[in-house]
Amino acid sequence: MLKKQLIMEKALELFSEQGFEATSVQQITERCGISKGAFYLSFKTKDELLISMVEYYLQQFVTDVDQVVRSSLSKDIILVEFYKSIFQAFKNHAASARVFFNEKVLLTKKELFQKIIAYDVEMSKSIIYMLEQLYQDELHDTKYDVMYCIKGFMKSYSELFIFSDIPLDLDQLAKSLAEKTEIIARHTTIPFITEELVQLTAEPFDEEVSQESLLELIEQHLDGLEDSIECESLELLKFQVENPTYSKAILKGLIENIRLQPDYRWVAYKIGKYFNI
Amino acid sequence: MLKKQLIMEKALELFSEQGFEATSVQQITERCGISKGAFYLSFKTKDELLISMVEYYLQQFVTDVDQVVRSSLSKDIILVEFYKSIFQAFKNHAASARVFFNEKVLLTKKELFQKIIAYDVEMSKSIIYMLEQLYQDELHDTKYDVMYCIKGFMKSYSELFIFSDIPLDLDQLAKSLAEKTEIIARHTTIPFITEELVQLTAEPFDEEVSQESLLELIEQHLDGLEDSIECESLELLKFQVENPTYSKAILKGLIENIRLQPDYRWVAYKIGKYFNI
DNA sequence: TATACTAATGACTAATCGGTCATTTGTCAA
DNA sequence: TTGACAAATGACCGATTAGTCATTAGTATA
Repeated sequence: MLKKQLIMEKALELFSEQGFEATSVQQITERCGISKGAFYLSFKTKDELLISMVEYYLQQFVTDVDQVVRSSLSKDIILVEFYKSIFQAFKNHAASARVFFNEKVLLTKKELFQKIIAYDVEMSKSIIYMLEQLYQDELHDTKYDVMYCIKGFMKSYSELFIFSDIPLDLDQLAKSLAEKTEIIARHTTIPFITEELVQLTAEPFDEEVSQESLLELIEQHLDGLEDSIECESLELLKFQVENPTYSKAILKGLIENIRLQPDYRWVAYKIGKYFNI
Repeated sequence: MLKKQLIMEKALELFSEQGFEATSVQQITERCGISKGAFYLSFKTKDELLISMVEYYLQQFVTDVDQVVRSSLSKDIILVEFYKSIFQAFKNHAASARVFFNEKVLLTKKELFQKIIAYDVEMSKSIIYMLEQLYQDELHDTKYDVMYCIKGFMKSYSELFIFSDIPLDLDQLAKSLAEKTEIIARHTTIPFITEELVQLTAEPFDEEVSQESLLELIEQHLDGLEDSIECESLELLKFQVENPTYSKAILKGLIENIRLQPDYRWVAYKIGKYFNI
């Protein structure tokens, strides 16, 4: 699978420079130093490459966010850490951010549009979870508005990273946005985004993690795993998905084992969702 | 010039559906019911069409925003009216919003990238002007942060119009965002966006209105104008640009005459900027 | 060394692209 | 009706594209 990685990385560079449609398969293979035929051994079509890239890079982003949100950080620093990790990701992966947050083609291909919205829904859910932890019942009807504001802050301030490379103080930025979020959360009285509205926009894309699809995902990841703690953990989890017997503590432990492997954070994230952990 | 309009409209539909690169000139001419040759009578290249469209649609948006901001509405409703007009525009021109706020290709062509950033800078200036009117000296170091927040609200909430067609209560939305803006403006204590930072990101694109370029712009618009009050006003203004003698009141009046003509709002906007009105 | 297998190549194809231009059509005044 | 001019056409061109496949290179086993 190293070849796939190489192609995705070089393609990301080119898409970020020229856009998807304007980049030819030829250019990608040239930058990779491989032949055109070799490309089609890894991906059936150019579109399949794009889909794989969307999955790979957005999964990274979503798990990044979720990890901070679910961490056991104290309430007074969690917002700061949330923003810090978001903008750290924007800084480190400016290229993928440029492609996946601005490339319109993604939205014209139905299959991709659905995927991207689905990842956005996942991220929204993480943010809502964070707000619920932070403010308990203090926010009731303004919860979703605060979530929209947070996403707005992200969109607006991320331009600083995407369109220029001015050195910025991430700590200061995170503190500043955490304060703004706090202010909005504490003082907003006129809500606009209702739960119904969120469901209306998210519903078609908010897919439950089905047992079947999860088993398939696990199967895929088992293939690439050699005998190890991670492999054993994943196999145990597979049986647990089919027939749950272990306690939540054990399940969570097994999931954490998986999460240590960088390429397995997504399957860990999905299993966690399945068991409501 | 009717042909140009037709092509731009149909092209906008197609770009909004498929993206720029994925749309062929053939498709555009088919939808217009004209031949391929006829297309090239109106536009020298496909790129020139795109540039014209960017100018046309973004000029509309910028003048919309500026008109509200410079209106003599009372302070307590100006924010609400500002948001209302913004989202009214998003609602009415969802197609162009889809293209010009999401199409990445625009950003890969240097000439267009500069143009788009330049329009963004114009809009930022309008927002800053509004904030200065509203809060005078109460905001000093947080002015630019509030501006970034407003742009973030716009980006985040505009998705409701761009990606779905759920009927929404614009008044309620505008009130809700006006309150959020007010809250941010009143309570923010930790700024991040400094004046230097704004200048760093905007400077290369923040072009002064030069006498020369303004005269050229006026000349272009005079061509398409028949004998009328508007025509006379524009000619008088042309002489005033070369040799100012009238008072500000007269100049403003003449500019307002021009602004009544829909296609002349941009030249009115530019002349206003030139005379600092 | 011989065999069997996979991985990798790049010349090739059919299709489509943006753009051109010789030709036709339409519209005037004379 | 004629002739002069502009508007509009679409067949055509060279260039480029995504994708294919017969062939070769590399490697492991026997």
